[in-house]
Amino acid sequence: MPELPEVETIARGLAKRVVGDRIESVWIGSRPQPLRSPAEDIASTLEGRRIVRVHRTGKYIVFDLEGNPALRSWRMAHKRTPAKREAGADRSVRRTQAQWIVHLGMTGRLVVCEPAAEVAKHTHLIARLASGRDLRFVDPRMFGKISVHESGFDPGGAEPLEIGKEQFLALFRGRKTPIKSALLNQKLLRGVGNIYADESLFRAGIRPRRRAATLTRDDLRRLHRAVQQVLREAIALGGSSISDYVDADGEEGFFQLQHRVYGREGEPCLVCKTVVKRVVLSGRSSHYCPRCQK
DNA sequence: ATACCGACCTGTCAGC
DNA sequence: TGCTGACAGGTCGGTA
Repeated sequence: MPELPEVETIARGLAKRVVGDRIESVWIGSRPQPLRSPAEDIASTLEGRRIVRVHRTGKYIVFDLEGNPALRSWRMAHKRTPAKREAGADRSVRRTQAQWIVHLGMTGRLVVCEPAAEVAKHTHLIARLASGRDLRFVDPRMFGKISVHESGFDPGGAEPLEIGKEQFLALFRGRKTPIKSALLNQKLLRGVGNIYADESLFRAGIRPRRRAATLTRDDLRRLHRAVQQVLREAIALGGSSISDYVDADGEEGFFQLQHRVYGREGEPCLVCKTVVKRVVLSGRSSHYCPRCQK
């Protein structure tokens, strides 16, 4: 479902609602597909911890967690000598921190609701919060992923909104793959998906099938600017709502109204009126204007 | 090392 | 009213 702007919007919405809250207990469903850590690790990592921050990295939502009553009582039970305490000080601080990582895949949603609310079909995890609400993970297609980490989760790739011009150029230099495939490669750039790749290429005037290595410095400079513009505008509008995407407050985004090529096959280009084309590239629909994009 | 392609899932919608 | 096939915002792992 979501790409960087949608995930950013969702993470911001969740931050408003759950930061400062504590996870009291966790229920995990029986489908193993969404779990990227063992269910018992997920439960024991979340339970008793406080959510201190919710943010996005690439297309991942990251919950920074702190504190764990189970460990605190373990420390009380194992009184240490001053020397030992000093040696272990760093480690014990780190021990109380953890991260809960959620990737929404195509259809994943994180819902904050009353515990009495009906449990939607395809609910895979329910976290009961100290404030008396539920945080639920729902995902019909189960392409989403849930895992826990000690800290410092890093999916690799560069953040498209932070990367500088020169680094951006270097990512694509010498690559024979179509530029669209390179944009979708999360190991290069993290967070760009099918919609924003198409929209960025349109704004930069580059056809999706152009080999990355054939792009000039100027092409890549325009692409760098286009990617950042498109993502920033989309975040400002709360993302693109296609079919059923809504943010944490149940609000739809509005960037779909700004799509210039995505989903507009057969319609006139908004710049030159040429009919927008759709081709399949590495299994994904790619939309472009044959006149505006070279 | 790189680059395609199907697999992984369920739901929806168009066409017959 | 069904049935079938195409398609969907994303990764993975196998194979060429």
